[in-house]
Amino acid sequence: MTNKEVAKLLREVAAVYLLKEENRFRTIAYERAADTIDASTVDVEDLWKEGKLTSLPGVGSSISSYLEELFKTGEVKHFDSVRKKVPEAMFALLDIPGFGPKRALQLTKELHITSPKSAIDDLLRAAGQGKIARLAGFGEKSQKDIVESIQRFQKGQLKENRITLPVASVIADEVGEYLQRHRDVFEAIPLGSLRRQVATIGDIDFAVSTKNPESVLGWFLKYPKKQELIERGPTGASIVLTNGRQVDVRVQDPKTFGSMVQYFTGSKQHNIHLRELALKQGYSLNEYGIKPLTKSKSKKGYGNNYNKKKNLYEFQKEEGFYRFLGMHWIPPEIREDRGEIEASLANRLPELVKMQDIKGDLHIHTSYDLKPSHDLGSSDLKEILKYADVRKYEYVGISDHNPRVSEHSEIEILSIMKRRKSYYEQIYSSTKSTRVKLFLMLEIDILPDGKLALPQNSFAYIDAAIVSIHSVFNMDKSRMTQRILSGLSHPKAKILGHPTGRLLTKREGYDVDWDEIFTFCGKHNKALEINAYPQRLDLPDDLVRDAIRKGVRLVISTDSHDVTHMDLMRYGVSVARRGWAQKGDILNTLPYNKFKEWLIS
DNA sequence: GCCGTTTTCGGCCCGACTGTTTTCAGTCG
Repeated sequence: MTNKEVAKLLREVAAVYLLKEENRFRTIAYERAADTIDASTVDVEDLWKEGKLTSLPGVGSSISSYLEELFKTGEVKHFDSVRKKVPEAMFALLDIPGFGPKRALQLTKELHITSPKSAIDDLLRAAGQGKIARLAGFGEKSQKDIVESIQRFQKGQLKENRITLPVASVIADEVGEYLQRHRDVFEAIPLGSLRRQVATIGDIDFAVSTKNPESVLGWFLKYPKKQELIERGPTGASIVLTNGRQVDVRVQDPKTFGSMVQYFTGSKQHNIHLRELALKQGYSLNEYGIKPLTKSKSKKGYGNNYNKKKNLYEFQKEEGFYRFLGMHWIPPEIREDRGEIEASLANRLPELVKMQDIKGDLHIHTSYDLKPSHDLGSSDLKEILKYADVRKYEYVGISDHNPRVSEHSEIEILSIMKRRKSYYEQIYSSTKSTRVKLFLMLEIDILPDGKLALPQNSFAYIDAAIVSIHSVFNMDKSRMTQRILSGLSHPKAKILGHPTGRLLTKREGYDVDWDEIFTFCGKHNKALEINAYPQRLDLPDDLVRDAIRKGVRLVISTDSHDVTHMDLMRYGVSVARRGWAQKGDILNTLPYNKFKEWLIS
């Protein structure tokens, strides 16, 4: 059962509780648990198997025992009986944006919609006959809105409604550039999941600092790639682009910009926790600033300005906002309510790894044709060295795929590997201008039986190897784990490439016992890769954090198949930062000699 | 139903927008 399915089930239970006016905090609790599970990149069913369900924030003894029943038997008796209290067709409508439990229930009841399968079509038909507009609480406008909302939803479903971080970043850069062209815009920065650098992004949110919101919003609505307007108010607007992406813009005066940036960066759970904390200190938080619950408070020297009329402390920058609450500024990447607030209060925030710390890229495919098992790159070594030089790297690792084993004899592979080595050595020595050092590596398939797809005598021609899974992804957990451990056991296998094998928005990762992998890597000095390739971003951030906690070290690489891909490094760094990685956790922050010592040992 | 640097009981985040309303309910982020 996928996380999405589990989350949906919990949301349905929450919806019924809401309708039946149960304790409203119980409803909130179910919604919160659903949110956490939805956002978790670890499979919740796996967490259950490991007995760690309650480690998820919002999942306590009660929900975890229901989930246990769910995973064991495929159903939860209590949930079933709760769901039966309302017409089943209602749940089909909850997926549509703009539909909450109350409207969904009212519509299914009053329009006599009974089949979950045809519920959405039935609703569309009723709208076409003008039946919705006649219901209490509805009108012509809401009937029209419902039809449009359903159409957008159906279109979005076909398309896949989240995109990868790198894709979203490109769109956001364009929008940001456009917004900046307006002369009243002081600052325009992406917020929300984009600012937190989450691996997949839904909507793209922007904050704009300006003293002329009216004009700036007008400019935004004239964005050339706008397809339709969703809404517009005095403080913001939302549009859909021609590529189907929704972009939300919020405008605010520079003097309260810091609070807004903080507020809309989120995450939701981070902000909720922050507001609870503030309440205990006697303050209420909102996107305009910090409001004392009593009028007598007076606090100065936090980069704030006290607005007497509104009884509100205003902040130009986020730093002051956090400092006011007795905290250090928290990097957006870790604002997920996973302990960062406590760490900040205790002055124990990690010093997260930075782009400038990276000294080399170890996973680069070249155009040299060694009859590889998978795709070739499109750039040659000279281009790569030149680009690495521009990036001020000290070293690069060339990691082509291994030669195809099915089509070559061991002797042929040996000669291919020999030729490759001398070819690269010749190119490298003829590139006198470069300071960049070279590692001759290879990305080797771990075959289903755990063997590496390179004959033993060929290993003499490489410095070290990245080993990866590229076939037969559906093995059961223990066999897959053994397969990986067996591949990693070779003395020259130093790095596990794209460890989970996930392809964002396309394919889940394979089933692996991470504890076992982490323990092995820690003991034998192997590294896990954070692969920065847009569809991978693999190891995922939460596993990065688990790995680090277990003392495992990591390498951030781009898996470049073209010299321009080397620019993707920053996304790998983002993943590492989201996993609380510090410089010392990432091996390719080491200078050349130290790194070489680890790689060739 | 969850949770804990005041708590194992007694609390539990905040505002904007929309449509249908004459003062609010529902939904969203």
